[in-house]
Parts: sequence; structure tokens; C-alpha cells
Amino acid sequence: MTGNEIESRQGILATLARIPLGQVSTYGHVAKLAGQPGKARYVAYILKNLPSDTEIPWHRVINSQGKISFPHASEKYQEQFDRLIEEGIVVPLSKRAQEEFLWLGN
DNA sequence: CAGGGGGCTAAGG
DNA sequence: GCCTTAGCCCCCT
Repeated sequence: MTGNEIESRQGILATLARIPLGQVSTYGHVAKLAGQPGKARYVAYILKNLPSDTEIPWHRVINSQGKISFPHASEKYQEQFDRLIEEGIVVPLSKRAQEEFLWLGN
């Protein structure tokens, strides 16, 4: 493996870790903030393979449409939905809610 | 090396 | 609002 692989991965994880409680971000935006525009799917891949006991707030990442990227009827959808509710966020996000809760970085 | 498929996205019907 | 298409990056077979 190359050092770049580790860096790119760590960079994304570091960015994810900074998403504030009470706010959400999108796959594409996280990639961008991590200095890796265009790697939205890579962000998704990383999230998918996180250990179950991770500290990373995976539930604070939704898609560019302001929705949860899981089938509406799935367990995962329900878990993410519940976690967001706990933090005061209701998805799908309305246009106005996006302006208010979408994390744009520091 | 080829194919298939993902927690994606922007653009068009 | 829905669905398709094309582009994207990375992983697994």
C-alpha cells in the first residue's frame, strides 16, 4: 500500500470526526473538506466498513438530497433516523433545514 | 485484466 | 416528485 492511501483515509476520518453534534454533512462535502473532491463514494465506502464500536459519527452523513442513503424500510435507515432525532435533526431535510443544519466546515 | 457493485452526484426527462 | 444516464473512486471476485 502507498502512504497516500493511509493519508486519504485518515484525512476523511478526521473530517468526519469534526462534524458537530446537532449538524449533518454530505458524502461529497466531507470529501471536499478533506481536500479530496470527487471521492464521495469513497467516503461512503469508509463509513460502510467502520467497526461497530467506532467513535465516528457516521449517522451525521446524508446524501446531497438531504436524505438518508438507505432503503426507507431498512434497519439501518431506522437506526440513523433515530440517532438524528436524538440530536434534534429530522430527515429528510427541508431546504431551510439544510441551510440551518448542514455543516460547511470551520 | 475484466466485471460488478456500492450509505454518491449532477443533470435531464 | 420519480427514474435514467454518465461520471466518479474504490473494493472484491
